Amino acid sequence: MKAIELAKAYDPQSFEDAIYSTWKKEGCFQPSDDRSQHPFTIVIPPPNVTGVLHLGHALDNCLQDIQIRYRRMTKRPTLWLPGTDHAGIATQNVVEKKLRKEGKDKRDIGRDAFIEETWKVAKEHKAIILKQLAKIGSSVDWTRERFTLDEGLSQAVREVFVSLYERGLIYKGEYLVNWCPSCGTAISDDEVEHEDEAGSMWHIWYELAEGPCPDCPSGRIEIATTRPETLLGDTAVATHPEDQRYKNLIGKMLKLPLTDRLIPLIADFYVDREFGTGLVKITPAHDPNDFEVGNRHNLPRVNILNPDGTLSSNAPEKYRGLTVLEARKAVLADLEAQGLLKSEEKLVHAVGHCYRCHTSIEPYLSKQWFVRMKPLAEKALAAWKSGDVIFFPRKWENIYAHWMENIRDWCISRQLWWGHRIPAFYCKHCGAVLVEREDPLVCPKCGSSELYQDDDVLDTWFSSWLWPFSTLGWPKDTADFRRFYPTSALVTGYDIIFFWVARMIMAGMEFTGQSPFQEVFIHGLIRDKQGRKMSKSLGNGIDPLEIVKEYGADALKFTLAYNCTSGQDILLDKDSFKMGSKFANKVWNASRYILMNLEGRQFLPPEKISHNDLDTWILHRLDQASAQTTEALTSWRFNDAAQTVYAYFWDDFCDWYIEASKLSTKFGDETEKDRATTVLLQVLEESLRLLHPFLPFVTEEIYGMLPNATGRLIVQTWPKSDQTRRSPDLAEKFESLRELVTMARSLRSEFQIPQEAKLPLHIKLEATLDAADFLRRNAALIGLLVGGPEPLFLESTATKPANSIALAGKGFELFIQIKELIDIQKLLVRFKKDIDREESFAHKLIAKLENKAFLDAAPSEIVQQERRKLADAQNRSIKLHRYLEDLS
RNA sequence: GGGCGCUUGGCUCAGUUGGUCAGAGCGGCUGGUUUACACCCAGUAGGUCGGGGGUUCGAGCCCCUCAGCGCCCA
Repeated sequence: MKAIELAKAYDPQSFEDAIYSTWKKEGCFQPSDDRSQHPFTIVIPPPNVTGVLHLGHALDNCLQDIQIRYRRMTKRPTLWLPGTDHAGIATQNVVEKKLRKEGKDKRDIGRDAFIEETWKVAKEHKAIILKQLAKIGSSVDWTRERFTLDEGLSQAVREVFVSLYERGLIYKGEYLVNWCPSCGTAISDDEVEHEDEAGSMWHIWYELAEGPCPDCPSGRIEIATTRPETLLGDTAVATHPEDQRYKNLIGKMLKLPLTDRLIPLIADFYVDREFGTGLVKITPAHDPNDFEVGNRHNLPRVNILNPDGTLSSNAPEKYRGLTVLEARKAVLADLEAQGLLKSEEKLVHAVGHCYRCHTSIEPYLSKQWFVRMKPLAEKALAAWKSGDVIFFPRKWENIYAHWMENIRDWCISRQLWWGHRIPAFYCKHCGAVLVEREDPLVCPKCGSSELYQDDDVLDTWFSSWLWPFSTLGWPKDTADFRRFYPTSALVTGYDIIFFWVARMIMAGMEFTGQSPFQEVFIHGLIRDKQGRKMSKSLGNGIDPLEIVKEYGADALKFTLAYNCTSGQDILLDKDSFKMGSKFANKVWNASRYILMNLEGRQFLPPEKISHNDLDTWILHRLDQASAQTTEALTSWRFNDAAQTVYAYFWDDFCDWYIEASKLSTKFGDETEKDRATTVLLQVLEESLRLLHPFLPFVTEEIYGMLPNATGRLIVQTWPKSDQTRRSPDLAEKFESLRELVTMARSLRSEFQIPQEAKLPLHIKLEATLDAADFLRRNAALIGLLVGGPEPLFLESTATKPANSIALAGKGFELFIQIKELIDIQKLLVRFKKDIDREESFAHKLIAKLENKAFLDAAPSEIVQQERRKLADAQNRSIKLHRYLEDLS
């Protein structure tokens, strides 16, 4: 063979793009046609089409990629389906902002032109985000890429809307919804984020219309509110029916301050007598609880707000056009002036904000479309209870169940133009509402052809919840749908369990009769090192593409996986990625070393290969590592998987196996060199397969240069654990060798013995040592690793050689003839310290072993183990005492 | 107010079913340019696992309680 030169420095930029396009070109990302195996399928959580890929996406996609690559290598047909969603509000905001810059408003250009413009923007952004997805190495099947506004997916939305309507699970009605004045649309309950804010509780006097009376000598009552401006929309004040303080006032009329309206004092059990004054102002059009009270008492609803959040013509003239906050100031000033403001107390209270733009949410009365969720939730709950869908980690199942059990109806209409337009048509003549699979042309009730479609569009999540099956062709009975549905797993962050995961399960159960995926892996969110969310405004965000540029996509992937612990948020800064980069570099260099030493070597055929102890050991470790990695991946423990491959490759393969193999490759005869090189290449080849899901690019790049491999690594076979390669006894003996070598090295380091000084070793083997023969066999190796001549072995009865210093090992003693290089005083101190440690440890063990309760209750193997520990400690202690005497 | 989670070496965190699990990475310290790697090698220091109580022969690991922090839902 010829030597193969890898570049001196690991430079991911130089090969990642080329490898990615090769994979793509060769169709490696597409599922194989093997019909004998059940496919493994993941649909991507679609990123927003107008968003940019942030580190959270990178995490989510890297984890999926690792799973996908691992499953692909197990030879199951594997599909990872990519795509994006149209992100109604966000995308529309982007386009509106753009128009505003040009001094225009969407109404200026009209609905059709606006939608056309939005498509243009969406297409541009989509190209960017998909490119980013590729850049981080996502092995998605691009031939199946989907977008929520694609024709097929839109058809799914329509089918679902219509059939839910037919089943009575979609209705339209006038209710209080969460209104975002800035986005100009209703949003669902789940899209409101509650945050504590400093506010006030104002106490306000409401005067009785009739003035002072025996039951109320002051002629006024006190109510408390955090939102004084809403009093302009009050239509009652309520008290608890059994509250003695106000019982006799029920039914009397009150003068609503700042208006000329009179409102009644009513009684309702909703009122908490203990809270405040026991009186509550009732504003049915602006508070969800008051809305309910209003319904019970047939109170009028006075909506004092315009859609843009300013006060409407239902408010007294002087307040019209003011924003809520301006109106609050004005109302307070006017109350003060009229002597109706009693007091103000500061408090902290939760205020709802729009999760998209963070504007304060207004409860707002309007006509909207809703999904009746309870019947859907029951099926979704049943799917979980029967084990059809399992969450990893399991703790999220409680969150899921709790939400399902306390489900509220879902407001799905949005006052936007960008999205799936609600397929409801109204007849101008008879007012009929038509919800059908095809656009109606004439009214079936009155025959009129004057029909118009609902102006609003559907919540983006209304298309996202169909994603696992709409992307596969549903409602058509397609080959993909039949083959890949239900999917195998879903990978996402806990922040969208309600928005998305729970609703997907509902939709899947309702429309396909199956949970859309069997497993749900929920990971944490990425935060900065201070634990803060990464955000543009804080400027603490990390751009994954910058990480790719600086360290490579492999470093990104490996670091994220290594830090992905079950369910915890992940705290990272840019430097964190050095970890993955260093590991990739290590893989590069270890391979580089092996490949550069091929000159003149030849492959030995399998029948000529015999494994020495070292080979047997590394194959044992490799097999353990692949078993542990497989186990970790199938149970979604990414950190364990990453740590396993890391420790195997760096600690075992590089630091011990490769170093030890130099005995053969440098000092062996030609046949031995060929043999050792052949095994090195075999172990490297398999190690690359094990590492591939975590470091896809660098492993593929190296794999392409191996003389003992053909084809693409991405489609090779995953290293399956094989018990016949396990050698636990030998592995244990190898630990004795490691202990011995480390002990000698430690002495060298501690006493600053220079590298040039060769350490002449005598090893005294005790009769009890299982590894005796093993150590004798590997004498040359010990010499190499310690840095000395081949050690000499002594029988258990031998005495300590002159001029040597001794070290106590487990089952052996090490005598090193370098007394002249050692600071004896320092050594004495060290021995004393060791003795102290051994003896106090022994004392503890003796106490334990003299405890009858322990002997009675503990399993015998534990007792045996403790006895062994004691024997070892005492053994070492005796030796150390001897060394001490010898030196004194 | 209801629910959940966290508190382990200087920093960020692992520790599946209680018995070599007291660990990793980074950082620190000591010493190293033998032709794979200074993104390296060899070695090393550092924690009574938030406080208290309990269960157990035995507890970071189970129970109770207190303190601090965080998240979700009202």
